Amino acid sequence: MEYTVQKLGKLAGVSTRTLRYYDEIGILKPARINASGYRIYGQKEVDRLQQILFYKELGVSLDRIREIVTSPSFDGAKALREHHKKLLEKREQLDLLIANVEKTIALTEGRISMTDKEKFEGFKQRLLDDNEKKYGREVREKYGEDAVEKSYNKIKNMTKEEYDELTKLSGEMTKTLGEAFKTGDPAGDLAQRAADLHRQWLTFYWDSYSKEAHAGLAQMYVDDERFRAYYDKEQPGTAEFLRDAILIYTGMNK
Amino acid sequence: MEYTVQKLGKLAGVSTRTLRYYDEIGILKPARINASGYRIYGQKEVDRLQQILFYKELGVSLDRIREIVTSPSFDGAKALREHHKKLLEKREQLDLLIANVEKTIALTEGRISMTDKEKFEGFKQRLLDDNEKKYGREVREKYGEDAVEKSYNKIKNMTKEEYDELTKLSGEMTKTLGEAFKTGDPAGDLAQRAADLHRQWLTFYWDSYSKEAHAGLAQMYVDDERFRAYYDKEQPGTAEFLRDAILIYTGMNK
DNA sequence: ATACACCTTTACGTAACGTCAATGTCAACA
DNA sequence: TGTTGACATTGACGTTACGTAAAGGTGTAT
Repeated sequence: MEYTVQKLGKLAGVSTRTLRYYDEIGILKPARINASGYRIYGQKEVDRLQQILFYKELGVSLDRIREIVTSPSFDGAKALREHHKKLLEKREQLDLLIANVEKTIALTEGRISMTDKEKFEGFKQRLLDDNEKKYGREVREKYGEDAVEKSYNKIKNMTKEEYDELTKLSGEMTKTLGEAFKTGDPAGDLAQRAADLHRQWLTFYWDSYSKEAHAGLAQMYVDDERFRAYYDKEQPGTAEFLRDAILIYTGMNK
Repeated sequence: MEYTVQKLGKLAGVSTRTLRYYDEIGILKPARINASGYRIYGQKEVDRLQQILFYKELGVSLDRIREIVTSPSFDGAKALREHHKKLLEKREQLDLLIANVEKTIALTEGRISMTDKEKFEGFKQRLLDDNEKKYGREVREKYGEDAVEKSYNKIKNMTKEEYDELTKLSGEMTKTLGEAFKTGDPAGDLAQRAADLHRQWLTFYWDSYSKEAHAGLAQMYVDDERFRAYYDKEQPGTAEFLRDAILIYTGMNK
């Protein structure tokens, strides 16, 4: 089957301008140009347009789409399976948003109360997405899919009060750690207090606490530049100091 | 609770630029400006931003959003119920798209075959939306929610072959009707043939056919300017002529 | 006193098309 | 056969919803 711009446009539900634009930027070139200069599209182009629209639906930029579909290693079948997964994720987010609207309706009816933070549940996907872009993949690969998933969900579902407490805890921990670092003694009172605050903070993210995991995380803070950079920002050496304090706190220091 | 641009931005997951822009175009003005010119947002603004983001999620332009939320008759609670409905619709469309991806995967595995038309199932929402914008609401109000819903679904699920046949049928009908009109006789052979083609065309959209409904639709063609304009486009009076032919065809003309 | 993270306005940049304008092509009808 | 009307073409400028500097004021902690 062969299509002109208009025919293909109607088939796929896009404008002729869009098809010309896609030609212009090189993501969908017609199979051939006929004698009068008309764009003629064939089977391969139909399938490619379908792929392009899938990516668009997922919010991928045309620039990225070009990189993807023009790549010689592009595997259409594999891409489809990824689309499928992403769409399921999108549906989950939509469900969250729907739940939020229902909650807000209940709010206006005075049945429940809702914090400001809760009011924006479900819109945050983009923020999480960005995080995901930066670190998500690596962290997932390194520390396991499940843990990341769970901690994201936990953050998403926190109330404002919980969130405030978490922020406060985090602040206290950082402050105590900074002071403890100056004493130079990871076994001292201040350092052990910091380690305890760290444990409290951790339990916000983790379902179950274990000394082993806590100590493992502490070691990670030293091994992973990102985390180390964060803790060493004010005073270099803080990451190692925290690790030592936690190893003592958990009794894993032998 | 009071918020500066950054605080509110973090809360809602939008940039500070976005908040300034919303101020600039007048869809979300701060509650007050403090002594140093800082934007300070309060409770009302938080709720309004939530509404704005709901509308944005549904793809409404900021221009429309302004019209909506600044309208003195704006009813937040009612808007929320509409959001809820729209989001459910969006989920349905997403499900359609997911089904399509699954189908396409099966296609690449050679398990089934798929027409070009089917390949774009689920992307068409926008087209349907546009139609909806133009006529949807009025038609729904006049001729019942269910019928419209069903005919949309039928179109969405048609195969290419069915669609082609439908288009062909529609063309034949128009042509025959045009010729019949020139004879001036709604009881004549040509006119009755046009009425029969019209019935065939109708059964593509309707689950069950009845003479009464057919005759009723014919009358509607005359009463509703939109339909009349369509049929009268080439030759004024065609809508009435078609109605008469159908009344005779169905035997409802006495 | 200086750093630093906030805030401000002004202004130009960008993505993905929409929307003319000016012109060429092709099948159908008078 | 000429004309009409629906198609196609290439510019080229407009639009939406911000992103991204630039240049500068504010607040508070060290």
